[in-house]
Amino acid sequence: MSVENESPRRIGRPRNFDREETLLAIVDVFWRLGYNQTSFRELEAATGEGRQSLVNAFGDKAAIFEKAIQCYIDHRVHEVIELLRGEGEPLDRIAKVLARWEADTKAPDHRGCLLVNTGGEIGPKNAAIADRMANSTQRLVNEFAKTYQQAMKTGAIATKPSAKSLARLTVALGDGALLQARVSGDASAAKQTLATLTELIRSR
Amino acid sequence: MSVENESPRRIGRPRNFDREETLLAIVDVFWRLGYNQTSFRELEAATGEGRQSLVNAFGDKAAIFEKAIQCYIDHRVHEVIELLRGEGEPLDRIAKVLARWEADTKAPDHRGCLLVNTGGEIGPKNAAIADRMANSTQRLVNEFAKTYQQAMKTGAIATKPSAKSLARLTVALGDGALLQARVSGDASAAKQTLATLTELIRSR
DNA sequence: TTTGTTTTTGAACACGCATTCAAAAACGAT
DNA sequence: ATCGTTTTTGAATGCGTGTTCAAAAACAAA
Repeated sequence: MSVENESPRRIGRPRNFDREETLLAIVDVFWRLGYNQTSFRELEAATGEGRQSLVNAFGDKAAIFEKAIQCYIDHRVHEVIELLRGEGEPLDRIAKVLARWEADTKAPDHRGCLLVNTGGEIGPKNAAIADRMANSTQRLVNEFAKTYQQAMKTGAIATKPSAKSLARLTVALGDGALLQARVSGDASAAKQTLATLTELIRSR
Repeated sequence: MSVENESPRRIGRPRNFDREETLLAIVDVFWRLGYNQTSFRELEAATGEGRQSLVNAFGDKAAIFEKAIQCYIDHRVHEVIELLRGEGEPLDRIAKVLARWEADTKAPDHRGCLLVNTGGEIGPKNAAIADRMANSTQRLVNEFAKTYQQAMKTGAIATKPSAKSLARLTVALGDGALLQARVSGDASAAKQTLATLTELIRSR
């Protein structure tokens, strides 16, 4: 593997903003407003950079959105996976994820989940986006399935609904809860919904 | 109550299209494309009417969308409620609803559920829309809760997760399944997800 | 027929948008 | 200092959009 980080001294005028930091600000805008309602005006305001700089750094609007989605996945989805692979009892790790989702439902600006929102808005229209989203849910389902499998081995839960089935159920339920939180903002309902899942799974 | 349907002979040039039928076509467009991606061009194409006629009959774009949402609710949500209030064992009636949702996930054009899609796209931006959606889910939850209550009385299911909790879980899961069906189009996954719910509830 | 009212038709309008261009600015290399 | 390259700045452009206008058409009433 060649040395890429040796000295990133590039030719020409240097960029006067941090790429990752700016991308996070962009993610935030799309998260709150959605794809269609987000214009370059808001991206400029949120990042503090001119539109040409954004285009130069990330591409046109569709490309910017793609990179924002990828950035979101790299942060949020990875976080969840790390929680599931962390320490403690399997069911406790799952509870941590549910607690995190529940925290997201309490966001003051009703942002919900960027992937959920995008799924409703874009749907299958943009194949590149749809693939990334399907891939993300797939990875989440697989990771949940592993964790449920571990819980079954310890005897914490029954083996009757298969681990994969429980995993799919969990992810779908998280999507639904985050969606409802976006539209209604009733965090308590979402909290109880997620709590019901653990109750339903644990008491068997 | 005064007679309103006596003779609807109104003055002026009569409309040459059926209001309800046209509205259903409009619903279909918003369902597939979403609010922002739907332009008057597509509405004209789908209805076969000029835009001025549509505006004259339903109002501007926002008003048209509101009426479309209401029309969707009047048809779809009412259908579900009627299924829950129908004949047969409580759990069988719920199974009928899940089967209907499952059928929606098999739609060839990945339309999913209009309310779910709209929730992701509009979110809390449009208060009128958000209220109608929150109201719909509320009504669905209440109706499911009643049905679960009946199932508890017959001893078909345990009483530990409360009827309302199960109802919330069911609706949220339906939302999640329909959302995933829209983006991925993997109907079998949605089918198994919904099947897992019944399995989880029934076997206790 | 004439009048009054409503719908239809077709176009025009104004606005926001993403995209694009051209010149200036900031850096390393020569 | 000059050149080559890249970013920044600011504006212009073209297109699609929702809205609106004005005349014609279709009907009931007088």
